[in-house]
Amino acid sequence: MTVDASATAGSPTPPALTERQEARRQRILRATQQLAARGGFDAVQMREVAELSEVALGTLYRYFPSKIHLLVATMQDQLEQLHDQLRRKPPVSPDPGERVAETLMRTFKALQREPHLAEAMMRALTFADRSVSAEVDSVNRLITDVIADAVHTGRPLTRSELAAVRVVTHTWHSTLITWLSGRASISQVKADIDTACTLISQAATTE
Amino acid sequence: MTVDASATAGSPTPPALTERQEARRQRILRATQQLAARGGFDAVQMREVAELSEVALGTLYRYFPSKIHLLVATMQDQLEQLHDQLRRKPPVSPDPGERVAETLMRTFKALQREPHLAEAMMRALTFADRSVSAEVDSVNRLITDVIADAVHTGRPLTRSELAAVRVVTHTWHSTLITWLSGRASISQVKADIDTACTLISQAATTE
DNA sequence: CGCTAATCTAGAACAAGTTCCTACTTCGGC
DNA sequence: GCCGAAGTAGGAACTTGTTCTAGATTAGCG
Repeated sequence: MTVDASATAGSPTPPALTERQEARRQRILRATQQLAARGGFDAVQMREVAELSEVALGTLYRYFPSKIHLLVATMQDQLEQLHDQLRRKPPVSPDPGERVAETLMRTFKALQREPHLAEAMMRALTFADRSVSAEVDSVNRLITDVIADAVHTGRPLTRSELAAVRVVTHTWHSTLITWLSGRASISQVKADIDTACTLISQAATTE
Repeated sequence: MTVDASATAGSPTPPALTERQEARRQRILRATQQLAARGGFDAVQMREVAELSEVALGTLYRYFPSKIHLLVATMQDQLEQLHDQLRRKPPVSPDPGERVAETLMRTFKALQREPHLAEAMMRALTFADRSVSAEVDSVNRLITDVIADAVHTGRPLTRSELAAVRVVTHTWHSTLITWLSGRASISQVKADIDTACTLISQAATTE
């Protein structure tokens, strides 16, 4: 179900890092999460990330060519963890649309635990320009995979299911942004997700 | 149908500008549109906006407290014009959902004529933080009004119609961003809008 | 082991958003 | 027409993302 991002055009598997390099990368990502969790997007300052992860500023930029790249990579990281957790405890509802809604609400609850981190990652994601499209696409694929797992009909998704999933992800992103910038309540977010998810139930039964 | 933004909590009608001040404001907005239309978000540089609109940098910041505020205000401006145009030529389909889809596609075509301007405004809109929430809300209200006009059932919208409209606006924002950052085609945008709009047809007939 | 290319560090330098300061104008009320 | 308050011009200064440079360190290889 999961798509291998490295198998896509562009970078046919990045050239394998040495141990110390992988360690640096992890230190950077950890520092980023830490700073983001404390103060959100603005608190992730490149100089501070560099200092906290004990890496020179230039090195930081070698690993992540911009602040946006850095935060989008952080999101990839988080999403992979999330996907693993969800695989261990899949949603239980009998209806596909409800399973998706359940999955997304569970994800939402996880985000609520670190709202600043969520804000930082989502701001980066929506602010990203063309130079980050590969990475943003990869994030979108991860989210789509999470949702597709929740639909879990045991067969490849139909055309109308795919269309419904697209609208659900759009709604998810946008309603999340709205919540993060304080313009919608948690129950509003839930309502929006539920509304969008009816499309999935519908596509699954109509098929 | 249109909500008066100035009648909302927060700023009970801004203190009325003198003629020269209104002229300055217009010069600023025009300069912003011009620069944005040429090179998008990055090309809107505060120093250049100030110079082009023949206003001191400090004055620019007095009128619009940040680049984001400036671009969101530009969007308000554009949306008002758009709404006027749409009122003159309302959509013609018999089905409410289709009328909404038609309206949004017409709007989309308008945006395509100035993709850089669209990019600048949308980036600002989604990047906006809490300090801009009043203005962003006002933009959302304008879009909701445009859609509500298209539903145009002759009576206030039902609860389920409102829910559907919310999902449609979410889809609209998000798919637009995806298109603007080159991760979706025009036909993809159209498909997403159509999918979301089925929710409206449904809500209108189910009611 | 010794060499070479790639990588890393430290820090200066640059770009654009934002803030601040001082002197000059304009505005509204008397 | 005059005065104090508010607004504006012009420009320096500060902040943070990004780039660049020069000199160490490291990795891979013969």
